[in-house]
Amino acid sequence: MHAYRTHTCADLRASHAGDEVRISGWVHRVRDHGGILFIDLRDHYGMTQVLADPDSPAFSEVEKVRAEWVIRIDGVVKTRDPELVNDKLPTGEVEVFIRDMEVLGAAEELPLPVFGDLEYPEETRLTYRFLDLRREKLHQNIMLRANVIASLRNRMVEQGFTEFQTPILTASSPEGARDFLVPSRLHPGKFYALPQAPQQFKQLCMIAGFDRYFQIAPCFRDEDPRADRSPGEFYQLDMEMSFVEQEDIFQAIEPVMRGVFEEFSGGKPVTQDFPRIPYAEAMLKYGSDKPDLRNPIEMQIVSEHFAGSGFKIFAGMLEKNPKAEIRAIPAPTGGSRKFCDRMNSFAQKEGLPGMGYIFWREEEGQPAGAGPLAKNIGPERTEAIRQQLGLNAGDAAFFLAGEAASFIDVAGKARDVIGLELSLTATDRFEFCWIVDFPMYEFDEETRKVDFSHNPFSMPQGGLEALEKLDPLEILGYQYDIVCNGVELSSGAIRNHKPEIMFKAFEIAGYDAQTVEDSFGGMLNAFRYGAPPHGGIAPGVDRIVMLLAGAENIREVIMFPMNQRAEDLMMQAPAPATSEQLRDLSLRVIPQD
RNA sequence: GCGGUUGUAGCUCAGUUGGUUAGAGUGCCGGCCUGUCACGCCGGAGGUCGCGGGUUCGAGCCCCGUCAACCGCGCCA
Repeated sequence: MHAYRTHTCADLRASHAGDEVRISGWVHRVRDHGGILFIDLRDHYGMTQVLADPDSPAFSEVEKVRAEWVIRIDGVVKTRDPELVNDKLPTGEVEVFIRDMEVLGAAEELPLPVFGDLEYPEETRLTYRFLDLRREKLHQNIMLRANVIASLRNRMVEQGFTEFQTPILTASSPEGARDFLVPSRLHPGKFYALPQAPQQFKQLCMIAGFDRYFQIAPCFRDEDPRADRSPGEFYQLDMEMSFVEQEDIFQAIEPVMRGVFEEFSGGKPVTQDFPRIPYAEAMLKYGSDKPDLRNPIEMQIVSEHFAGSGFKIFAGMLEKNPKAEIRAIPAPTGGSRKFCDRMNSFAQKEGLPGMGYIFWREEEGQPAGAGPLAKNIGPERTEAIRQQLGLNAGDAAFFLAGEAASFIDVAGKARDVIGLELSLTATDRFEFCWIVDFPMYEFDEETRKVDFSHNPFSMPQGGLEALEKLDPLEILGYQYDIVCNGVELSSGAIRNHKPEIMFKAFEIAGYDAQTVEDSFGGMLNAFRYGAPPHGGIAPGVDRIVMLLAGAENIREVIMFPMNQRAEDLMMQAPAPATSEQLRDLSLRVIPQD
């Protein structure tokens, strides 16, 4: 007989009745009735009720066990009487009568109970991560993650992609985040950088002729964390392909994303054809470049109805500034003063002067606008707005005025809040879209300079000609994001593989040729020896799993995460280096304070 | 770096306007219990109310400072 088990804790069924079995696992729960004692024995696979009474030679031993001890038991499988069957357990038709027991690993009083589904403080959970991982929810999340990754791999391989490893110890890459540095022992004073993404390597992989690359790639960025952004490290499904246009990338990755979500969504519907939404349209309709399409609200420009109207604040703004506009957020079913006032104070809390509103109520069988704004502009204009927005009695609309840049963030947030508060946003589905046609450049208000808005290695739409002729802020790139339920899952681009276009693109952002040569010489050099047109994308694995697990926090889908201060409380990282280590590395620590 | 929230028993939390010996559930220890599956019943131990200072006759509660955790901003595809 096997030393520890003939079956797992999920295996036994009525058909095993009478069998002599051996199973091992953790003591999940003890129910001691004095003369009879039940234990729920748990392992990775499931749970089985085992029991002992004074007829068992092991009874006095079994009485001593406590929660989370690891034990091995030998016993006989018995079917339960019909009224004793536990239909919550797959093994609920049977139980095992204990004949012999061995304690494989005793446990002290637990700092974190495994049983039950209460919430516990992060600090405790992270310090005792191995206990937390035994708990059902987290255990399932980690298995989900593993299964999602396996599925992503299979789907990529099926499409003819090959997984290649790229270096972990490398040079600083151009992503723009702070690098993690690793001191070189052999080269005192020099440092490796951990890759922020394998960006340059995957492009070199294309230039080397491998055609279709992918990798479940670890990426490292030394930036402060957020709930959906773990400190330091994360994983991407990094992919790149040669001889492709933007549409070819979409055709390759869209079925992978759709397939994985359909496989693991638990029956929730998934977008079949991801709509392609130009960046400018997304900003106009949704106030965001990562719109939550589960929310049906679409904003509209309603400037004409306010121009020259009796609402002097808006009318004056439009007169003085040609770039100013009035943007409406329709709010179907939001037509109460209470709701409108709440949203107005939301906008104020977000730093705007406020958010004007009109709400419509039934008067003599007709929808009639109400609220101070409606009074100021009069019934005709109010009615024209209602018709443009397609609203009715019981609905409301909110208005933001000024240059779009000044209110767009709050408008986007307001759209989210309105959708949630009015239950307009469907919560039981996965709504995907592509955001396309990102601008290559943006104007940085702080430095008063034109800079890349996204990845500097993207191919500008229109190529060299566009760079030479157009206003830089008008130039679009072959850049795209995948967005799901308002979460930016990935971004990618058709790459700029021509040195002369690259130099020009960087020149516009204020980088001279020498700087470009110094920073990206390795890749630039490769472009000079026959580079194929290529492009790719890199969906974030952690965020995919978060969405599928319904997790609000990225630590719920990472096996051994760090805390908000980038510490590993279980392994005690980071930690000081010994003086020997420092000497080897030619480093000296400067004491703080 | 900045802002918000939180910090009371091993764990989850309550604690009124500042007022006697700080409570509950759970876990732990002891006792009883042969059909439970969140077993039940009885008893017990367990507290630097995050830490330091202040106001007050009196502080878990009010004030100041500080530490820690989380969330957000800055930052970051």
